[in-house]
Amino acid sequence: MSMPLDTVFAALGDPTRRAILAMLLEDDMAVTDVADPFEMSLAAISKHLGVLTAAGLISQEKRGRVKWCKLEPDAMREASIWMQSFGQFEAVNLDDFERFLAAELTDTD
Amino acid sequence: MSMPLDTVFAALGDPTRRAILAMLLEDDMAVTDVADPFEMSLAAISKHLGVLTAAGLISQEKRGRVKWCKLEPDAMREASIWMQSFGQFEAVNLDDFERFLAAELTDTD
DNA sequence: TGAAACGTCAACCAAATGGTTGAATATCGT
DNA sequence: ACGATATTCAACCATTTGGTTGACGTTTCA
Repeated sequence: MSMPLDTVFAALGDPTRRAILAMLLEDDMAVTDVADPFEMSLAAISKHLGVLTAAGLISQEKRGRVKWCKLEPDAMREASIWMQSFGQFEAVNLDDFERFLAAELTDTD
Repeated sequence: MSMPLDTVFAALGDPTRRAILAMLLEDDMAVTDVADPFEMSLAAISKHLGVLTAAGLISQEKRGRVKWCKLEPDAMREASIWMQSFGQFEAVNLDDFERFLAAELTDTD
């Protein structure tokens, strides 16, 4: 019986998966479109989406032959509360977010 | 070159390591004392502490033959900001924290 | 009807992870 | 000097992870 925090944090530990979540913040997307910007097979992205789904961080709904991926931000709630308890971090600052996100997406690692 | 978010989230993905962080929230501790409540070898705990140190979540200072472990809550700052950006989670609620913590520590998983 | 698009499955692989044990290294107290 | 304490190191092992490729089942549409 794995705890929610385990799967959520583990899912967030991978940069590809964090990038996917950031993409879904903009809009719901089909699996193929999620995979497009990555230099990685569709099957690999499909697995990453499975991990995100298992963690509850996204949901997937099949309509026709297209499977739509939707962000489920509530899944981060417990994890966020857990982290916040270790120090009083400032409230959401969208500028900070944009900066971190840009750094993540442009880094060549 | 691994990004900070990678190592921080990956480190938080393990329940033993989260329990260690919760213990260090109370007070600084020696490695042996950290290991005491776990049914696991000292060497295993030493490795976990290495992972937490690499992520910057704790620091270790050797004084005499004792190595003291100290929580470094600032390391969660970027990760916390990243997460908060996905939804506006309520401010810290210490009761919530105590509840989650208790659940984590008593769960037999 | 049949080809193209969408996505998963299965088998495989290399590397990382989480644990063990036993030996080694410091340091402390007597 | 010596035995006990504190911690790490090294070798090993099983499992998980993140990726690949090729075959497969659906759904669309011309």
